[in-house]
Amino acid sequence: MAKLEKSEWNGCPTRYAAGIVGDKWCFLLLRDVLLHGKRTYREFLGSPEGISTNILANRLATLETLGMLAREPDPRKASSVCYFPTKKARDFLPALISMMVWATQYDEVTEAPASFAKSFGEDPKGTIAWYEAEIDRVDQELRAT
Amino acid sequence: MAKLEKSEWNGCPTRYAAGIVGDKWCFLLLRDVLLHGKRTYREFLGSPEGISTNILANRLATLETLGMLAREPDPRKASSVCYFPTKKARDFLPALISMMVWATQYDEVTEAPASFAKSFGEDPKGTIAWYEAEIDRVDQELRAT
DNA sequence: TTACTCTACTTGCATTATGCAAGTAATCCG
DNA sequence: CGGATTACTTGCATAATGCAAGTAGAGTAA
Repeated sequence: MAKLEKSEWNGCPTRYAAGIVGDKWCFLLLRDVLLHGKRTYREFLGSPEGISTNILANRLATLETLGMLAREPDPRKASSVCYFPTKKARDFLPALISMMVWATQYDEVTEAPASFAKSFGEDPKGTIAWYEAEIDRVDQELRAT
Repeated sequence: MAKLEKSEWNGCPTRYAAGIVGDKWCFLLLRDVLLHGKRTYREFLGSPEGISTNILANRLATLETLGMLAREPDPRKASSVCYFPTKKARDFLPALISMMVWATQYDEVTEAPASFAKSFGEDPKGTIAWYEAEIDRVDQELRAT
């Protein structure tokens, strides 16, 4: 990914966003962690897009540096690691969902049901709250072990 | 940019979005055309991020192929070309603005005023309508020449 | 009409990032 | 104790990028 030179990449908010989301793999990892409940290296590796191991390690480190992911030992197994979404990542949910809504409109073979865009349009806060609750559920279940 | 293999990249809406927005330069070009009123090759080239000429040509062609930009001769000068945002691009505005809101929250040295996020939070549709009107103004002024 | 400029590109090449396969170190499980 | 699992790292071929230079066509001033 493009390196994030502070002097070059800060200032313009869109440029700031582009520095993070403007990378296919970071974007898809945020999807996995925010929408699909994935938390471990192995789960991320299993996504259908087929990220390779070196790129995955690189992007996880990047997202941790950016304060989007918190790397912690897996409570279930000391040899495993969990990557939890931070508040900064959670706060990205509305943008991510907005992009999903847009994509469902233009990707002819989308897997998402049409009702999804509708429910977000009618009650955006409620939709976001639902996803947040899912994230809480996954994280609390993991941490409570 | 990553090639967009139909068989691989369709189905999941987030993956679809990642195929377009998950490229720094496509993302920034969408910003320029949707938010900064830029329409010509030279204007895009002038953005502070410093895109190089070959990449710019490549991404403009990509975005045209994707149906995000419409390439037309410049009414003011036959030797010049305009790239207009399509409906598909305009419909991306809510997602783009959501990302700006998120970025203004986390980029400490953001240029955007705090009031921006507030006004979008209070009246998202109105904020989007304002940007749409700006796009209309730029395009109609250009085409009316 | 000629020469110069401006615009939108293309081309070549060195550098960087990516994808793939293989390897490794630290657990974990029976 | 020994094989499996997990989270990586390393090496290498290939692809994408950045930079500088070149080109074709229309516009402009002398």
